[in-house]
Amino acid sequence: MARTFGSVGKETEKRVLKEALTLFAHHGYAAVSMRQIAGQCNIQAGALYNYFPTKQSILHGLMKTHMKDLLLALDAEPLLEQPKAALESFARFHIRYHIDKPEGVFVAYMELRNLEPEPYAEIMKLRQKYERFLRKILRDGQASGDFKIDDVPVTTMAIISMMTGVNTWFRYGGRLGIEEIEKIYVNLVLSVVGLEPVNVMPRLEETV
Amino acid sequence: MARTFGSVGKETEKRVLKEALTLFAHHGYAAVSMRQIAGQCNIQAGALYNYFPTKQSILHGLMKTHMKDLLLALDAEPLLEQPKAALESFARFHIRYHIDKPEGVFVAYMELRNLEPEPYAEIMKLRQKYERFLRKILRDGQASGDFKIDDVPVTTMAIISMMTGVNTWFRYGGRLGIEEIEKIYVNLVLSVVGLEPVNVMPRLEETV
DNA sequence: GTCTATAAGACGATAGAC
DNA sequence: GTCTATCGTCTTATAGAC
Repeated sequence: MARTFGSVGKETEKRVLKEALTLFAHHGYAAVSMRQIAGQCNIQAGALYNYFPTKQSILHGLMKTHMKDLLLALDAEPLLEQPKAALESFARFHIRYHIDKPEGVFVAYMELRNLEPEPYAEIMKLRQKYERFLRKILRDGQASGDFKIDDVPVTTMAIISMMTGVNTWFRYGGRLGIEEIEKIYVNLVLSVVGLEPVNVMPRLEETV
Repeated sequence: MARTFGSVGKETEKRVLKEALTLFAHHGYAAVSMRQIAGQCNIQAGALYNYFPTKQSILHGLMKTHMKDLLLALDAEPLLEQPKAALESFARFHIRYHIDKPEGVFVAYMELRNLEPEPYAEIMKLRQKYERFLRKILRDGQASGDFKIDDVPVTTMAIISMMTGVNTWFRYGGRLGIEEIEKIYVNLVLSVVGLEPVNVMPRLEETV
């Protein structure tokens, strides 16, 4: 074979994004150097610039991909009319997605302040689109009388904060599995809008 | 006067901590340089080392002060026996304190990963002490039958995440004042443990 | 597409004058 | 206690060989 088929470059680019995501999630964007990223990819720092013009563009790319993927996955979910069913479905989706992609979630939230103004505005728009989805569910449920909500915008942020917080403590192999956590959070979210839990949980051994 | 009375040094040290806190909260510890901190204090970078042996020690000092102050303020709150009253009081305290000290809260949470192992362990112990306080309230309320809770540890983290999230969106001069936000969050927290809101909120004009 | 080498400057931290 | 000056190292990004 005279030349390399199957672009090696695309493979490297994906590898760079993967390793950068892990490094940014663990140490923070500002604390990670281009040399470190290159080292994790087994290439030299200079080679990174074949794919990304600046370090900032790596961060921006990661955050944009994360938010776009999140919104695409949300779009792929079945759209439910009934407010309680819609809220339950959204809660399940959010918990599952956030447990599934902890590094992306972490970076997309923690590194907002390291984005330059234009990328920042773009990512914030995507975030707001996601928040609007929940806000609409809450507004519909409030209008239909299904939910008891004092203030829809605040409750929207509260629910998202509560659920996203799962990433700060969840680790695989702990006391609870994903299915159990999903159930617990769904009930927490339903409680927040004044609804009864969907089913009773088995009582588990706990320690303070 | 032959010599300076009233230690100028202590003033400078306080100023350094104040400016460093603001800078760390806005740009992140790793993205802020000693020269920047010194610049905000109108001194030269070398002078910082009269007060702090390393940059890391500034961060550690800020986080330790924040957590100690938080726990001291919590200790100063009246201790209520009745689970519902205790939970309501804790929720009010948390919201008020977190709205009051947004920079400290932000740094204490976001910069954990930039702490070296020993300071990290110390700060985590203080965090856990705070979390245990809420966990005890929830456990008491569950035991007495006042609260309906699936899982106390998860609910503890969920409530703290939900409430701390107020810092991501609250700005003075917005649609809601602190008193209103406090009320809304108290009701959210009570709902989470299966209790009725303490009183009905006035319906406010909102936008999607 | 990846390498080596390097430019141009910022970094944390220190030394010594005053 | 603060200054200026500096050490040694690290940084992002580029240039040019292969």
